[in-house]
Amino acid sequence: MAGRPRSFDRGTALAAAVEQFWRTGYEGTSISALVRAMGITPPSLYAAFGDKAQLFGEVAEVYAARTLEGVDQACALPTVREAVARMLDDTARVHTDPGTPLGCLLLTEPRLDGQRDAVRRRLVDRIERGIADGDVPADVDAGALASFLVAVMRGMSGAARDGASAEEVHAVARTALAAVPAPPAPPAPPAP
Amino acid sequence: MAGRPRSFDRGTALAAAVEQFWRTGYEGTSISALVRAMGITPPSLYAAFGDKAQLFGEVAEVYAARTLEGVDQACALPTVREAVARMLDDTARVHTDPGTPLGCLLLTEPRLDGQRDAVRRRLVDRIERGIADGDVPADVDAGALASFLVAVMRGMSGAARDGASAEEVHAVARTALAAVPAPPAPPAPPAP
DNA sequence: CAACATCCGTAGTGATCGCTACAGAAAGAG
DNA sequence: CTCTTTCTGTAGCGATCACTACGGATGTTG
Repeated sequence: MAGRPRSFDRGTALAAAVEQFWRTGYEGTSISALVRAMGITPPSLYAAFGDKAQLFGEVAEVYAARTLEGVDQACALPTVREAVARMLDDTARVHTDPGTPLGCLLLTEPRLDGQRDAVRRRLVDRIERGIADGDVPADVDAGALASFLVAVMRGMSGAARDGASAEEVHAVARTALAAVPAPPAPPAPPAP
Repeated sequence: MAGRPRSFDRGTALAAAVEQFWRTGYEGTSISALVRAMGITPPSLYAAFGDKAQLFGEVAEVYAARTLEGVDQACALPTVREAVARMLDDTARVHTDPGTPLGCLLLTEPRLDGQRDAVRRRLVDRIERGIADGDVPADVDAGALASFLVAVMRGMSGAARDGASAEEVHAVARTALAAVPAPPAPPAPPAP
């Protein structure tokens, strides 16, 4: 029933494919570049992963899981402002990490608009919770703020790919935070 | 000394090339797609424009001139806040104009980072003038604010290409405006 | 008019694209 | 061991890539 086992580690090869697609995007990545990066031959790639589109689907799944985990960790912080600050800071750091390709696959790849919307939905939910919690003014448009944050992060990805330094990208993050409304005054604190 | 004149209008063909590159980017645009859009044959294209890269250079020149004209018009407004508001509003409108390709060629094409820096420099200059004029607080980091604005506009381009409505993209623009610091209090106005 | 310069379309260059037919190698099942 | 099953690499499929050689068409110039 069983035949010859595959001679490479599927997970390792997939990780190499993630890196390659991350660096050069879907259209910019050729099968020959993939097999070189993955250390396998074309028939092995097609046997193990289907075709280029299916392989990219698995790559996107891995990448999105990693990204959404970071988003969720940030969203777990007690206030929207803290969550957004953490998320923007993470974004700036990851996008300029010299150990990985610059920028973000999820934010830049045209065909991953569904994954981008998943991020946006999480942000909308978190902001609405912030409104309910009282740490965000009730007149804030959660959808607009979430779209804005996705736009800024996408812009940070582009800046990183243009060669902006980590400090420049962090400066964008800090500036964007000013667009997150300050919490409405809670019970007046004692004067200093 | 003169031979057969060319049978097509160079400017019209260039405009068609602008639209094609705008829609599908440099790498995503093939010569066959270009000649189809321009209504000419490959030898005519190569005779009139050199090669693909040179044609794209002319396309970028045309596109950047148009874009920078809009930027300069916005920058001519009396305050940084008005200039930024105008620029973001223009951006939202142009990026979602159903009469042209979605998004922005200048902001999305990887090889146009030089043109993006030209936009950024104009923004830095305008913000520094705003600081000198007193309509922007002196502690504002002009470079960071300019990078932020470029990032937001790039994000708006991506959102438009993802299919966001004109209203959604405009909402991003309005939200981003909140990151532009309010002018420092001028001579105290009479109480209402 | 003839001579010349330039452009036109056809047709095809070698290279690379995504993908696969094929035959041999390497494992478990009997 | 043999048989079966699956993976392996080589080698090559048709399509498309950017680009061009070539010969005929179409102008201006003398």
